[in-house]
Amino acid sequence: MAISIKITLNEKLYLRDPQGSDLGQRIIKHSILLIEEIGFEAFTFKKLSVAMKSTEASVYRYFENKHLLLLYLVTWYWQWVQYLIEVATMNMQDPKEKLRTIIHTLVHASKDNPSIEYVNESVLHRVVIAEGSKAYHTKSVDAENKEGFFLSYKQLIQLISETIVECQPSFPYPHALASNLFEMRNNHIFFAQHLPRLTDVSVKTDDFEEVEQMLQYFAFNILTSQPEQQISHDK
Amino acid sequence: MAISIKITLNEKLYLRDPQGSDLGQRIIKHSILLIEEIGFEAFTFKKLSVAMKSTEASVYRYFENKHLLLLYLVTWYWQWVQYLIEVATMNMQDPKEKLRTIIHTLVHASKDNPSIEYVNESVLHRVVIAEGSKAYHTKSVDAENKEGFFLSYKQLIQLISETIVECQPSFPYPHALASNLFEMRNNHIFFAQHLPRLTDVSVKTDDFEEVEQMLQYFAFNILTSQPEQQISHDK
Amino acid sequence: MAISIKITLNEKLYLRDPQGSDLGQRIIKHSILLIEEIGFEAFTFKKLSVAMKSTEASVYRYFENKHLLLLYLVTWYWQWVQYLIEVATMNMQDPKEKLRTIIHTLVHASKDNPSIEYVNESVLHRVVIAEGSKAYHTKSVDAENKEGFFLSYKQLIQLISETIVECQPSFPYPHALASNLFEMRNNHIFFAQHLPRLTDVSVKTDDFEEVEQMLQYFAFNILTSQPEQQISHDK
Amino acid sequence: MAISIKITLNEKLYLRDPQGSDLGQRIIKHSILLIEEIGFEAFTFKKLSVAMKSTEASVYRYFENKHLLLLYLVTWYWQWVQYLIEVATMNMQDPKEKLRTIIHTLVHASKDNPSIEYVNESVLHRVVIAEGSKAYHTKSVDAENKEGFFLSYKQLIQLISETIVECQPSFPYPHALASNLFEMRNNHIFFAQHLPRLTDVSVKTDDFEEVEQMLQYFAFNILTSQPEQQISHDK
DNA sequence: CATGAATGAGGCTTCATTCAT
DNA sequence: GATGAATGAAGCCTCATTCAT
Repeated sequence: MAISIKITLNEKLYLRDPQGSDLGQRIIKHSILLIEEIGFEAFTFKKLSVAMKSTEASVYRYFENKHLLLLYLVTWYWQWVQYLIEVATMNMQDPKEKLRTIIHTLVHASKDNPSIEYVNESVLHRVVIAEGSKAYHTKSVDAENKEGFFLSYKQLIQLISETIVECQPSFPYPHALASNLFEMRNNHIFFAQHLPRLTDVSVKTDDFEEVEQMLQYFAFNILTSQPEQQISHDK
Repeated sequence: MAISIKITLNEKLYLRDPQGSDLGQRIIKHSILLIEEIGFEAFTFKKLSVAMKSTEASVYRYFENKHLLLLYLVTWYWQWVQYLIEVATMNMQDPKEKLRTIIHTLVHASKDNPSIEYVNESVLHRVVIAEGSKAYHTKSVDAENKEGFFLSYKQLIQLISETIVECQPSFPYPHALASNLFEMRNNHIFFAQHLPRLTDVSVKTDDFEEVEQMLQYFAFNILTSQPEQQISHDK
Repeated sequence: MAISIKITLNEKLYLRDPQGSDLGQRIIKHSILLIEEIGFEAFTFKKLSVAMKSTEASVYRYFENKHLLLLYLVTWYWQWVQYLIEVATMNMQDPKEKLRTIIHTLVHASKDNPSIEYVNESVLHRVVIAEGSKAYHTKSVDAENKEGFFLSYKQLIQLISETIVECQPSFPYPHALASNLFEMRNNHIFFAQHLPRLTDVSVKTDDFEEVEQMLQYFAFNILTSQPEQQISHDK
Repeated sequence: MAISIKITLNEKLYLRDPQGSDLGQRIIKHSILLIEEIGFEAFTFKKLSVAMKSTEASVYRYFENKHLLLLYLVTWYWQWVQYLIEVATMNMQDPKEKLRTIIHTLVHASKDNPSIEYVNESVLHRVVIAEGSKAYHTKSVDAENKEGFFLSYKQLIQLISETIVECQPSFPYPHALASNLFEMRNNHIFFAQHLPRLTDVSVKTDDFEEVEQMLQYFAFNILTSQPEQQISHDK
């Protein structure tokens, strides 16, 4: 495709911009493939350098450690989903239609997308589903949050929550619903594939239709319901 | 407390039953404290053995590796929560009251509980919130699932989903709602503490009242809503 | 078989006589099987204790370490071969017939034998072929030799060399020929099975006929040859 | 000496060519010395790294494990002996003279040789005598044979056996005799030093004259003898 | 800038052994 | 005498990182 998008990421995530050199792009490309293949725990810069036929030292010129590389990939993903949502909802007026489109985009991000040569979006999608939460479930989350490493995620959630508010101005938990839609997507695709008794949907290879239906159901039913009187739980 | 509960766990999780010896109990006790303190990534058997004034070799007699130890702790937690729910809902007739109680118990599991000397339930609660999902987000999930390592989680979800069905027999996603309540509890306590812009609730030290309110809101509104006509998203 | 032979071994090889208790006999039995299965390098008392459903501590009551256990087994084998030879050559007058019988016995020791319940002689035969030389190729050989640990081997060689001398009183290397026959048997069975280009014979499962023929050829041709004039190699 | 020979070894024996760097050469040098000093069983990469004032990690860059390092040294030795034999027998016509020279070279390989700075051939000679057979007496022999790890030994034996055939075209066991000469050399030097009652020769420090005489005797008498009629042993 | 080489530190695991019952 | 439990030491190996070219 002729249109090339350039995703701009927090500069502190890397030591040298991997998008700016051939070697850097190969790091991104192969780290996605390798994390998908062996899992993040087993992933090391040594194995990456072998897989991409380079050296550990070269990788270290770009990323301080494997955790920041994962955070880079996940951030890239968050930005890219936000971009996909913005494009898909452009010029839409009806907030419900927008939300419906957002949910569709969230679930099907790996398809129908403008492509960057060195990022296999489909594999990255799977990496985020399997490993994404490890990017922030860490002792360093507060320090990294101060550095703004999670801005992209927050912006994505903010974007979704704004549409939620448009749908239902009185809804009290727009951010929580937004982040929950994102997390549910990850979890229930994962559950459907590995722990099916934790969900009610099933997925076939890259067919996440049932997951989308469920998210649509959850989102719209919680927004259109007549709120129950608040329950005060008395012990 | 005089009543002592004994939690029975899948025997393949360990090499020697840690509940059956003083040393084993110390492993459980100190691993909970140490994981909470330094995070699961930095946690090693070496550090654990120093913390509990024993040796790596001794720990290895009980657990094959740190991943299985985490799985043990998390499974212990799942069983314990199930026990708490069963006790709390005993003799309840009204399914809505049951579900309300379940959610309360889920969120406040760390308090009000029968206690086992060598398990600091409150700290374990925090460990599960911060590290719990790592117990199954791993390449070995399928193999471990075959061994029945996640049965406790599935049983807990099954228990909750049964009450959901009682509340609303036509609800199409009882397991997903159940697991989502559990995961939301973890995520939104974590978000409130570390990434507040991803949620709408806040928590003070061990005061998770707002989290509970939100979960009650989500659960009951999704169950009592008049289902929207199903949306078929056309691409 | 009704006749039971009791092999008497150097008492310093063990801490407690393994032939004198059920547990000791199981140590002998399972160590032979396990060394054959995984090789002496990978063999440990831990693995042995698991295989025989006992404990490391129990094994240590009988043998100081795995090297002495190997030496015990090999010594047992040497004694047993000597016994077989003595029985087979009993009352023979013709030294050539005796030597011929000795060689046959050496090669086919694993068959045709009086049996001890807890020693699988056929497997022990294979263990000696594969691992036997490790019993003396060690830094401790001199110390152990002083303790008389290799007396059985020396006696076996002495026995053979005496028949060699009877065949050819002027033969200058009877001990060397004797030990060489023993070592050749080991090596060429091993070579035939694993490195066939180092030998000219082949063996089928437990059919060592060609090996025996070769040893007969070597022994008798070297003994009956008209010695060449001694060659002095001038540098 | 001005002429430098470069020995080319199977590349799968090592991870990085030790002959190609100073560190690699030090690994070779010190591993020979250390194995000689403490024996192969007690030899570890840790001790080696201390002895050569480097680190374990550095050694691991060159060799996967100590077994492959031993195999490397032994292979190096086999190649070097082959080279010595080729040089020593160059332009010789008389096969008997060639065989005589081969045996002399075999036994006295450690002297009279072109030297490589980082290999103490005399010590390596002793290492091969004491530990050489451990290079192939292992459970992995078949796998390693497939990788061609023993080609050098086979070629050496092939070279010797060709001269044997030239001496006596009808001799039925040329490879066995060749490998036996090599193994006898090892064994009887070892026996003379440690278990003298297993042989008839004696050696003084690096004076292996009697061993050579014996090998010459064995080789030439077996080749020049009038073969006895084949004996069929009847059971 | 990229890479090949080197290394300090530490992780994971087993071994060999002892202790207490 | 046999065993279950515990452990100090060491083995093996990889990681993350730096250095020199």
